[in-house]
Amino acid sequence: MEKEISQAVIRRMPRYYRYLGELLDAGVERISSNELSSKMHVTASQIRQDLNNFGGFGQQGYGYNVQYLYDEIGKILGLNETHNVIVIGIGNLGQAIANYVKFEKLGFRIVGLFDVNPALKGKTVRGIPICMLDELPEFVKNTKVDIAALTLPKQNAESTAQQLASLGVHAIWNFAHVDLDDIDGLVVENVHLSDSLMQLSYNIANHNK
Amino acid sequence: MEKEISQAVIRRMPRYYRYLGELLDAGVERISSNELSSKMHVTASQIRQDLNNFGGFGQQGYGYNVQYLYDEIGKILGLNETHNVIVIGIGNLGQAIANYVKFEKLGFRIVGLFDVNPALKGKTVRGIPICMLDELPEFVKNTKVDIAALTLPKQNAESTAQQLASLGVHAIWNFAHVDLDDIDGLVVENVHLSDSLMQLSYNIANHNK
DNA sequence: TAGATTGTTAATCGATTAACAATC
DNA sequence: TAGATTGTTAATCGATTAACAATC
Repeated sequence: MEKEISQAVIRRMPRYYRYLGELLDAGVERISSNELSSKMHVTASQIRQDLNNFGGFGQQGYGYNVQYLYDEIGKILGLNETHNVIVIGIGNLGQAIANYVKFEKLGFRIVGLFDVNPALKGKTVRGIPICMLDELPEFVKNTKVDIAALTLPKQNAESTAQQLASLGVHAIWNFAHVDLDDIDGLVVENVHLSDSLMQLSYNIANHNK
Repeated sequence: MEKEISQAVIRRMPRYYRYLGELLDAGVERISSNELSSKMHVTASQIRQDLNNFGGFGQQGYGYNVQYLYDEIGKILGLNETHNVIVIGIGNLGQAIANYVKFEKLGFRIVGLFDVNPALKGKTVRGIPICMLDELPEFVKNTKVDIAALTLPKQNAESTAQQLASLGVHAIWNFAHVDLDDIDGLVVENVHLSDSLMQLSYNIANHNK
């Protein structure tokens, strides 16, 4: 057990990754924490603190090599390995995720789609066939599954999460409007779209106060 | 300008709202900060502090009336007013949002859909016709628009946000993978799905450390 | 009234920012 | 070497938790 790094830090890493990717595309070779700071609207101090949680990626008097830092952050985020993803609940949101090519570029590969609606059986999304949920145990036996995206009604979310845990799928990307935090050894990332919309609503109402 | 309330607090309000809604459904009339605390896995102290940013909603020796607190948080979040929403970019994610009935229940009404792809012209989602983006100025003139959901490629996100600002639409629910924070008087809520997926990836890799 | 639980002040903890010595 | 900029320690700030008097 190494020193635990706070989720506040982790949440900022993908953002660094994105800005560094843009710098790479723009052909920028090196950057100082100060330059990056003014681009990203965070303090240079925070950038250096954040990065030094993971190691010294820069060089005094020079700054950071963009390509190197980009690659290192990618490794920190686990993007050097491919993640096999299944989507459970093939409604509109499930289909959107299955279709989102950007995830593939980051190494998240959709390997299976599941639903309970027999009408969907045999249909495909981006060439991937939709299976019935009762085929899940068999599927997991044959295919390595790293992440399950849950885009299903909240009523079924918890029991499905439990089942996934028992089948050995330990990471859940949860879009159901329920918190799945306190289950077993699951790693859960909740995306509550309506929460985010309500936060926006608050900020609209209080914008000029 | 009243005392500014931190976004950390605001982010928790929708979660309180959700738990109170569930209690209401379950027919629970009153609850103490302590009971709510154990349900939600936050400290009772934090609950009371959070709520008291907005006023005293409880009663000593009694706790909180569930219905009353639920309604008050709804008002705080601006849910007592209907918000008209347009969706710009009717790909998979745009369609998913247009179809998401839950938002309607919270008072977010989809009033218009826009895209640049002529092939979509005249098609409908949930009865709402898809318009071409160049019809946007005219549309906004005739219809009150409170929020624009941007589900379009990041290349077009910033210019579209600028245009929306100039047309008087000041709130953006941004799904494009780019930060739209520093534009004019815009209120922006960013939803970066791939950031969230990368955070999950990190937590998978570091789960057992 | 006695008991319960809030609203609020004070204490603690953690995260952010500032400063600067190390070093390329 | 001199200048630049990191890595890291110290100071500050803000958010969370604890404590308790107020009060229903």
